[in-house]
Amino acid sequence: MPIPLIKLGDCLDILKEFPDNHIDLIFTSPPYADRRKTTYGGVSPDKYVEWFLPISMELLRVLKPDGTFILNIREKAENGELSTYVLELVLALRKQGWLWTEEFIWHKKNSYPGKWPNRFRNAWERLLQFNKNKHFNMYQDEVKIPIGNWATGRLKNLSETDKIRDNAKNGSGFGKNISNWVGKESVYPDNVLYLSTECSNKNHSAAFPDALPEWFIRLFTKEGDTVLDPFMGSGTTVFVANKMNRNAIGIEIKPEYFEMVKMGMEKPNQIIFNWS
Amino acid sequence: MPIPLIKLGDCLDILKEFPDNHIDLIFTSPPYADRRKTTYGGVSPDKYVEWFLPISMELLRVLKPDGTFILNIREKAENGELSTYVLELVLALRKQGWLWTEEFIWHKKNSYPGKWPNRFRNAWERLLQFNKNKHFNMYQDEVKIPIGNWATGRLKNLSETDKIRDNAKNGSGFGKNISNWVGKESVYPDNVLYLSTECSNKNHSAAFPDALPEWFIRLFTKEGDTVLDPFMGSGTTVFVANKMNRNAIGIEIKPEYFEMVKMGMEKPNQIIFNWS
DNA sequence: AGCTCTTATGAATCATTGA
DNA sequence: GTCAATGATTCATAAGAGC
Repeated sequence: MPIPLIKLGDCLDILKEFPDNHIDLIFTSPPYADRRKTTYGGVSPDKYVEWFLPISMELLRVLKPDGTFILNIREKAENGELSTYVLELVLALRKQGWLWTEEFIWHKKNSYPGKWPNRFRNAWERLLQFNKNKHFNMYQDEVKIPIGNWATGRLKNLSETDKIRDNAKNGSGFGKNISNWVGKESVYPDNVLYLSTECSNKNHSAAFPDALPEWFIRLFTKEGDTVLDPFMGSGTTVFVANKMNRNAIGIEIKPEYFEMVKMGMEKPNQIIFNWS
Repeated sequence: MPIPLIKLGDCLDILKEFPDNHIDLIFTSPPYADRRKTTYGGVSPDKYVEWFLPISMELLRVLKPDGTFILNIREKAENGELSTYVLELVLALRKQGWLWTEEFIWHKKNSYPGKWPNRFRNAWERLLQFNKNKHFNMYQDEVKIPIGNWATGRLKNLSETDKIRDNAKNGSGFGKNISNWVGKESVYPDNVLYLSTECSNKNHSAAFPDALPEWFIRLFTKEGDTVLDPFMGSGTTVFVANKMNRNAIGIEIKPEYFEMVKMGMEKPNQIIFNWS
């Protein structure tokens, strides 16, 4: 199994050292714009596009022609109105040469509680898909789901619980049902992912569940391919990609997170187990 | 019960006859942009914003200051890429004076099966909320939903920590006091509507289920208020609003649809039934 | 193995208060 | 005024312990 490559620093600088056309999938969740700087050093909404474009220029360069870029993002409501920086970013990325191919929705099973005078709680995020070419690699059969569990985009069998529990019991690794997925009893999913927000990396303010990168890695890469997360955070993308026998590359600007991921990698039992 | 007012003609012309500030809710699903003109006389994607803005200017005028405009729309993939006219429209509407308050997602419970080489089937649509002011009418209690099954067991036996406010450890400001929930039977929903696509009006190419306008009518209007659909189509919004004792106004440019709605209104058994 | 019960917590907003 | 900090509000899920 390949060892993940992780780098400490500003991804704009680090990316410049990378060669052209060698990444198969970029899966990332950049810091969201935030006027009130909270846990993850916010970029202000009006500077967001300007800040992101030089980075996405490098991403465009390092991505293979048939590779895919998945951007997990959601604008915030502030002072009663939604920010428009995500919309502006999509338009700007298109001008930069990206094709806006699809918008998946992550429908959060358990979103944070809350209700406000003019608003209900938010229970979804965007997963914007961009490509360099109209033809890109997509392994649709790899994300087929059993017809029995089929209830419009539900991914019950991808739940981390099942896998960990299974792993703990017999030591043979999780994924017992994966072979069942590719069978006559399975169907193709749609573009809504219905997942809970639980995640194994508790020390990051913005971690997503393993199932999220897992699904896209499965769909857009095969074993031995290379997956990049330029905003690594607590390393979910990197760990998951590694477990799935993909070459994983992560870049993180914050030393605390970088060290956390590095330490996690040094504990093999946490990151290495069988993937059938 | 008031009788719906329906008008045949281009909504841009008809709207000009309407007085200022007298609509409480505009709920509509305009014709989607489509280069290949299909059933509903398509507007081309690059002309879409230009075509829509004069209409939305009138909508802005006729809407009450505390009223709401809900726009049901979803861009189509064409030639492998998503059109950007919806994003551009949101930005343009903001410039026109609208506040972009929220984006609800309609997660379609049972969308048609289907798969393309580079794409899965689409299972969601946008419901963009716009307002004239930061303060608008919102009757949140009217759309409460039954509390989840977890509550039955959870609220039977309360531990000590359940009886006090228990703040989240991560400093996010979240906290809970479980004992406040005892006896609660309904909770506030979130901003994802998980509804099936079935609808009573089968003869229109873009009809939505009754539950969609119902939810927004319930949330943003009270009995006796006025609901407008400037792209009436098969009349779902008008029929539902009427059943809910709201004044309904519909405008339709196509004589076939107009006549269909008119005939439906003349058959009371089709529009009057129990409303749970 | 399977059930019940307990506990922890997840990219949140807005009104109010104070500087 | 304008801007920043603080308090109030609020569900559903999964892990884990116990039987």
